[in-house]
Amino acid sequence: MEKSAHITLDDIAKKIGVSKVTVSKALRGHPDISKETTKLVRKVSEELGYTPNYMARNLSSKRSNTIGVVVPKIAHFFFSAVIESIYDTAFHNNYEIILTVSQENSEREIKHIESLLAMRVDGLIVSITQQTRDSAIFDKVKKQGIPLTFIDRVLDIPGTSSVTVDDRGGTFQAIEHAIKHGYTKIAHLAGFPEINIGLRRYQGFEDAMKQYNIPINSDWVIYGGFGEEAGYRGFMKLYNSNNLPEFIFAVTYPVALGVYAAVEEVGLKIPDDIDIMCFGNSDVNRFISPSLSCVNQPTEQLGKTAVELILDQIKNIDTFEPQHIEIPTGLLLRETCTNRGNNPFRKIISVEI
Amino acid sequence: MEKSAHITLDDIAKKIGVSKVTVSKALRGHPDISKETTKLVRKVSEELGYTPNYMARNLSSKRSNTIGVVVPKIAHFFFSAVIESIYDTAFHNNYEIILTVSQENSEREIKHIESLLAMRVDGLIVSITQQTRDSAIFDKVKKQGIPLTFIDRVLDIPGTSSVTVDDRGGTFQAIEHAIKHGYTKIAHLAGFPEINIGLRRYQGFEDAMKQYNIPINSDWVIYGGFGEEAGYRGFMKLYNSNNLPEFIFAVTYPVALGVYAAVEEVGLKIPDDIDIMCFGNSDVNRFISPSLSCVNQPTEQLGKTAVELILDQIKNIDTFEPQHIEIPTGLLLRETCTNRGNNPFRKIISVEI
DNA sequence: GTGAAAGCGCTAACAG
DNA sequence: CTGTTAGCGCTTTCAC
Repeated sequence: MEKSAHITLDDIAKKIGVSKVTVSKALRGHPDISKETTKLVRKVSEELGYTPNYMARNLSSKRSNTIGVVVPKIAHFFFSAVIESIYDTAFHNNYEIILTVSQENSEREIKHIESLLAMRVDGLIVSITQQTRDSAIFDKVKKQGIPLTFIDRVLDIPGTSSVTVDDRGGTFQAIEHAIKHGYTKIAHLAGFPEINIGLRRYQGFEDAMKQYNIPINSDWVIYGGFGEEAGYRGFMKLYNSNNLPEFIFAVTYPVALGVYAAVEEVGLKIPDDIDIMCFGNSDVNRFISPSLSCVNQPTEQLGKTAVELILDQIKNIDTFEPQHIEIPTGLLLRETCTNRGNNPFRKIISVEI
Repeated sequence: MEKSAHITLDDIAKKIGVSKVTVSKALRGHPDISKETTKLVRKVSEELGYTPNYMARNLSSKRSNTIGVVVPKIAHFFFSAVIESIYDTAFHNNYEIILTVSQENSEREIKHIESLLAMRVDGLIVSITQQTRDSAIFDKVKKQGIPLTFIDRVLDIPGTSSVTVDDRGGTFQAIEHAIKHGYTKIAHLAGFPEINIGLRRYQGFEDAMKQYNIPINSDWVIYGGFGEEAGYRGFMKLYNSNNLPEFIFAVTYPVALGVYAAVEEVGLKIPDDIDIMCFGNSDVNRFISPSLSCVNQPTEQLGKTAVELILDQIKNIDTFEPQHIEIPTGLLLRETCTNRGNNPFRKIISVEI
């Protein structure tokens, strides 16, 4: 008797005196098997502490009931919220998720996708790294016939689906709001134009400025990244030029936080001396002072849609047509870029530990 | 020719004219096989776009090279940071992680663990939900001989390991710091005493008060939860009692944020009217105003240690002795509970999008 | 209703 | 160095 001898179908079968096929069918509720037998099988397998072996099951059935997910980061409000939604949706559909994290490293991304393929996931959801340029690995995925849906960070590969946020429209809304708030001297800390979100958010900015006939001051469009540092340096550049705009639109919330730090450092005040909004919400936005108005990304919908899309494709592998879904955004107005001293939006919402 | 016919060892073997065993060995770099054959095999399998089938591999080798992880939440600074560290460490050790999220729901937790067992993970790392009381599922894990390590949220089960933060010592440090800062009227918003972190942090508070001979005012020890709401209500209770303490120690950072909101609402100022620290860092802490001093949890070390522990046990399954490792904490001093107006700790640190 | 046979793709032992 | 033989535990025909 081995220490950790796993119970198998055969063990149960022998104990009852039927064949393992019967047990297998009974456990899966196959209509072939009589109610009584099924009941007995269930009871005995419970007693024996039977745990099915998915490896074996998947090997013979050629399906894994599993979706592979690749994201660049996890310790970030946007991604962790999306991932939570992915897990939730998968759970309700009786699918397993295998999550991998590329750490913004494209080599790692490739390795993870390779692993996921080797695990024979039924479908793949991926949000690419900032450095991903080569699409060879995704061609491999396609060649193996594994459904692929991109989420937020997208590569344009025929035959794949995508779920994105309406970056352009969302940014347009924000800039429009600022303009209607009375601002015309508007700066944009814009990330990098090579990254799709950077480009699209810039386009939204441009759209709005054009529509309202406000000339874009090229000194006020500053590239440099998506992190706090970029925000800090971006603001300092504006400050040192002695030609400060009235309003800054930050491409991400970390960029906005960098601006907050810089503004405080030089002794100015938000929103009196310089006002600001950004793309993307986080729990920080609500609690910094003044609380930060932003374009809200519907993270829950993003994750849910991606999973539903991939499940649809898995289940209708032959007829499925790739889709590109763009989720609309909304504005989340708080203390910046509003006239509210005491902001009604700044409510207490429960956050678990 | 099927659409997505996966390439198998046999396909490669036939193409070259060797047996599939040779191919299998060559691919795994087995010393049996000659350099030339290995090279050839590698080349051909590359050409054919071979992807190994882990299901089959694991089934026959009885190992999965996979660690299962169960956490209660993911969209939370502490957990997402720990998870990132778990992934990182596993990656460097050539192990896969299968992450599941229980959403603080113990039924879901059980289902996930069952799935992970069925996937035949080589080991399990779990952080239990707030409602987990029943240990039956963990007994099952033990019975199947799967190494189990708890992380942060622990159940006391013989034969399992744990990695925790020194909640008690960390809290002691914080309270001691407050006392040395001159405070004697000290309150504690303490979560729930039934949850291990709640209890241990309270004990640390008690330790410090006793050591410095400061009587504990029972009106100033307030239970109610670990979220923002609890902080909000807790402060309001203190405020309405007309006997405000000088300092509050919050059991988590969301609790502290709730206090911030409440303090602002009643028109008081932190740290002048009431000072505060909390257990646990987050990116919020640094950016709220005033920035929030806290007990720092070494998330990276936590994750790393847990993985190393479980790998140790996997590799030395017969000789391994369960360990209980407590990671020491440190104080992260910022603007609250210090004399710094302009806080040197409040630096710009890069945060990716 | 039930079961025998075959095989999923791979690896482990052993033989040559 | 290479290959043969035997499964891993399960599901899928297809016959009874």
